[in-house]
Amino acid sequence: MSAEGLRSGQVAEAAGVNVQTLRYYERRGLLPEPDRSPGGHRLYDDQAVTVLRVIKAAQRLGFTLEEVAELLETGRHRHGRPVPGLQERARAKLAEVEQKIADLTTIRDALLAAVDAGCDDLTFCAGSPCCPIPFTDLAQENRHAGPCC
Amino acid sequence: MSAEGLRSGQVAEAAGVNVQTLRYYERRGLLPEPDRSPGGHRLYDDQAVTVLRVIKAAQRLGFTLEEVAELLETGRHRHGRPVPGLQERARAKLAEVEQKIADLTTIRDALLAAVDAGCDDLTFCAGSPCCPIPFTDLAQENRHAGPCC
DNA sequence: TTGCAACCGGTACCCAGGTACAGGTTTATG
DNA sequence: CATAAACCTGTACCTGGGTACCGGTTGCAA
Repeated sequence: MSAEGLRSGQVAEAAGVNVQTLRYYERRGLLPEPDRSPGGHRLYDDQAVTVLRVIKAAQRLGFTLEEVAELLETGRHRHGRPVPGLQERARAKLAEVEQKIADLTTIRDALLAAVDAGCDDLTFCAGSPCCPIPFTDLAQENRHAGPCC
Repeated sequence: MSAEGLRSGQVAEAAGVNVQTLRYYERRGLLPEPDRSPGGHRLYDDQAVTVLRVIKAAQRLGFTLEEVAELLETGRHRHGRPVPGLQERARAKLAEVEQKIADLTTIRDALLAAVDAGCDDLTFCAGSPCCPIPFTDLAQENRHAGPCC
């Protein structure tokens, strides 16, 4: 009978990932090596599902697998008082995320303006001095709205 | 003498990309095939630089190269009255971008809360019912703020 | 006890988006 | 004219994040 740990298939299913992905994450150091059945099958505790969800969430947060691995690693051997790692990283990531939001907002405004203005040719718009899409300097926080083309 | 077109090196430099990337984009149909010198060297018009910037901007907008290619393609053989393509796509992309902003905003709030609360362990936080990071349902628009761990 | 799904490790492959290298020609300059 | 830098084509390789296939065990239920 079950009760003594989840099989890889169950974990994968529960977390909505591929079974292969479990092993891949294990190789990458994202998932701790689980216990094994006498025959060598992996037996996960239900934490594993949580960890997988955390990984997926962190990926959505814009962390790479490598970063997630570090983050989890940091969190793992501490347990007791805080370690500065996560705080710092979270702060750094926060800045990154805010930058991304700012960029996307510029983009959204641009797309909105383009839609409103009836823009229909990327290249033409980009060349036009009054184009609502700040193509040439999207990186540099420049934004000028107002329909044109 | 120059004057009759830009060399690939100049274009690459001006647009801040690798020379190889120019040819890659040409293969992918993102850059039109430029004229050639008698000896076979590419001679670009200055539009090319603009197109490259457009490509880079569009990538930042979250379009894949494939999408950018289509977008440019659509824009290219029209010239005269609008084609519905760009409008529609821009609208669709707008929705996507807004979704991304929403997700990132959730994430930002979560990170902020985590930082404020002094969270220091991803897995623990994720397991804690009052964790500010909505790990398990980041996708589903759920957000609950307020420090805890 | 037999049968089949689920598992194992290992390796190879996939996609996007490039980047590098090899070996040969062209162009610009002294 | 010589020579070096820039260019050419073609092909191979890289990173990230997985996914697929192989031939061989294990687990479980009828």
